[in-house]
Amino acid sequence: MSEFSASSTEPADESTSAHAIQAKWQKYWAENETFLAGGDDDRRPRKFVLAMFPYPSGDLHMGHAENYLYSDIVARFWRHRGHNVLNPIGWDSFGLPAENAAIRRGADPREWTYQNIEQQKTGFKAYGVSFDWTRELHTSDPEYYHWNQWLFLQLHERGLAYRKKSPVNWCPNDQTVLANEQVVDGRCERCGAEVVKKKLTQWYFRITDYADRLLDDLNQLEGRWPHKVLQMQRNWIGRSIGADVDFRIEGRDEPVTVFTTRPDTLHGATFFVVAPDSDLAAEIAADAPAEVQTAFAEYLATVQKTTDIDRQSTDRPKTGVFLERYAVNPVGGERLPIWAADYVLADYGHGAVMAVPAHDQRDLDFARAFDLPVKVVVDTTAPITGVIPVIDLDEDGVPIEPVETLDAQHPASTGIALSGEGRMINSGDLNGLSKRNAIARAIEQLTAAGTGRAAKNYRLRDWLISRQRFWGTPIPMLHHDDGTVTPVPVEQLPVKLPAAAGLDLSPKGSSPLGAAESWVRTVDPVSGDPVLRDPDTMDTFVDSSWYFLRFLSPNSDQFAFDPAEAARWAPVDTYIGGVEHAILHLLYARFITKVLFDMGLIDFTEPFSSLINQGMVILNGAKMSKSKGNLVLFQEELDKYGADALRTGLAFAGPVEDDKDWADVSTTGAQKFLSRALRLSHEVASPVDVVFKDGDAALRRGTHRLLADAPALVEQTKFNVLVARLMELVNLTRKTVDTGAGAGDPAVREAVETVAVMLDLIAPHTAEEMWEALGHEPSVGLVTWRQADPALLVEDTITAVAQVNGKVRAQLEVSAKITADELEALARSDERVIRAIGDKEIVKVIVRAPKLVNFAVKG
RNA sequence: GCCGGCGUGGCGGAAUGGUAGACGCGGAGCACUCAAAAUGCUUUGUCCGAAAGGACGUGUGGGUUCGAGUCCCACCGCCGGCACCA
Repeated sequence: MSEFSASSTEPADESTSAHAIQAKWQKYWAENETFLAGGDDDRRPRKFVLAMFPYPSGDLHMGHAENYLYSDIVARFWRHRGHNVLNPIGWDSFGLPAENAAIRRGADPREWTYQNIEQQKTGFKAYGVSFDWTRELHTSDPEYYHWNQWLFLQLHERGLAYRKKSPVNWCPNDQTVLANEQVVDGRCERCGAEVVKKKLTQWYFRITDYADRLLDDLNQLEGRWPHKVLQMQRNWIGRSIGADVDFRIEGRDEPVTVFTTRPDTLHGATFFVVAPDSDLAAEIAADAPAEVQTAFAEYLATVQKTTDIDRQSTDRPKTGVFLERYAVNPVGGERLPIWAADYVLADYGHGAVMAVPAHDQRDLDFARAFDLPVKVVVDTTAPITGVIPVIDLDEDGVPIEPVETLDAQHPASTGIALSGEGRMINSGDLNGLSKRNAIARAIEQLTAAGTGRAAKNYRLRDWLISRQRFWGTPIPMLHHDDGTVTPVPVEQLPVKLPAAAGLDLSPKGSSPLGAAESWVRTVDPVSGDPVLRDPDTMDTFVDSSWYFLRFLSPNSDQFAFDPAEAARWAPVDTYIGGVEHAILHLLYARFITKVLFDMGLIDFTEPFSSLINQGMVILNGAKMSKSKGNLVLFQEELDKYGADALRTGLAFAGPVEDDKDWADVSTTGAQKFLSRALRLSHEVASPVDVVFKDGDAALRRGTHRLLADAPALVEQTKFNVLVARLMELVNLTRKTVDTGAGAGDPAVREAVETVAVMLDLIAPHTAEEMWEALGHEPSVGLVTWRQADPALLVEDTITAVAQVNGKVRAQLEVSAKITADELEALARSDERVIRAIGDKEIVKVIVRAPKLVNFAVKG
């Protein structure tokens, strides 16, 4: 025992009392179920506030601390505003990490998952989040994934779930296929391995059927979702407007259709390209001379070995093989040599393009690499607006092109394709038209000739949902000997996962479920024939595409969700989560919502009315990661500072959507502020029922200003400013107590009560403690916010500014009711104003009584 | 390459076209204390000046306006998304 410590106060004092306070109130909330959503008889307006549910990967981290703080602030806010608030929590508990952890330890993924859930649950409770715990759900429970299977069957029935053999993204590390959205820069979104292409038969959801609605409905969300997310979804869907054009292929009965956004340049097509890995290429090559077939086979083999990463590098030289076959241009009838080249993608458009090298950079690069002709059909030097310029005509009435200008910049020599605006040349009766008009005219002509039509294409691909892994929802389909595939009858759902015990879960390219003999072999309940279950499980993004609805009837075994409850609560009013889901989860949830709408189960078409994207919590400018060893541990910080200081520090650190560097988060500053506020609540010396009316006027004004401003601050998610404003009021109250009206003044009670009720959003334990110290019954979380008194918002005197040429020269204390003339006169007589004007001439005087006068002077 | 966003003190950040830098961190000083911690108070954009006061100041350059961090144009820099999508 050191003699130094005997007389010293432990520095941990602040946080130990904070820990006592938080334990006290967490117990109270749990025992009283303070934050349950009201039932059917609750007449208050409803708010559905939701944070993206967590994956139970271990303990909570600082990202969770931020995410669930924000949703808690919003939920608490609406309770204070007299709303019936639903703020539920669940776990996105299927997925690869559980399986990988299980493989490493030879354990059951179920155990790992549910242990982590318990740990996270404890963390959330210690953090003081006002969840309605009675609606907790886990997507890995059969009671939940039952309805994933139901959803799958519904989509199947509507033709929206189908199987096809197609090249897919394959992660060689996780040994499973991936959806397009899960491939980031050619790598597996989860493990970072280079993705390869494989041709497999897989289940898809037909999200492309909804492409137009998914794109167009984004306009409804303008201003309610972050602009960035809307833009990302628009790009992802990537609608292109143009035309389909039919090309006859010599020696083939059926014409081949290509998609183009530039039907105006049809006359400039000089060759034709097919994707080497398309069926069309194989077919065309099959009828080519033997040496061409060999060359093509070699080329195809090379292409298939190329990863997406290499394939996507734009400066990669163009490669291809001439197939010695010809397509015929539907306008003009020119013969176009057919090439196979990997710059054309098999799964976009029709897997074939007409090449117009003069006006498309990729085609030009290819033409220059293989010495193919380049024909300019748009004069991009011609003006595109105003009157059509005089064009010299030859004796046949065909415009003579200004040869010199074109030569100087001919794409074949410059290597730069002319993709800009201009006027058509060398294009028959399109000549002289602008690009835009020529596109319209070309489509008309193609339609009339029956060789083309207006068309749209999307970057978006169908959603591949099969996964060759164990820990997910079994796909409820049965495979018959004759190759037919039939659904499991809906009344036999759920198809439960077998026990993991005895199964080899290690990745091997096919689902571990296939080896669960007694599970995979079953009998078709319709025909009685022996059948095999589909061994794949669903992408976990299926689970999360509708979970927000399950919170409305979390225990029902009658339906996925009760449509009546959905009508009451949904859609989600405020949804909060990281921007990493800008496409994946949010696009899928929007898609499934539209399907459910089409099924008549819900009456809305967008699941999340408003969306908040929080930034990341980083450390010293770098993303935190286990491998870098720069983790800030949630539990450690919580132990050190307490939940309220953590919450306040985070909320105050900066705008919601910005990244927060933990190095800049001042938890000690937060602690200091919270104890100042708490101390005030103990100092208040007036009785609980004191009338505020006669309290200190300046403090009352400060209180009511905050009452007036706070709701907008919360609704605009300016939580950092709300904390700053609370600090201001605490400071003002401190001053009033110490050097002003004193602790017994009614205004002090009014101010401290206001702080307590508003602070509940940020630091709920401290707020409850204050509320109790002030002589009130808990819970402060259910107290309605006081209205600002407009009479208290107007001041008797205010500081007006006098400017000369926009520069402030004097501050004037004036009556709030001062007239424009009085204010101007006062300003004119001010010595500093007179000096600033000097002998210059006043040209104009702007008066905005009572706040501002500006003299515009000259000379 | 295409699309989007952002540039404000030493730092995190405030600011319906109307006093730029609220609030906090950090710094400096003071009070209380034997001393420290804690707490409270004062001060803190840069430059000139002893002060009064003045000049400059929101990435750069222009513009609109009585007045611009805020609106418009161009440029520079950083960040994010997409990318051989015809």
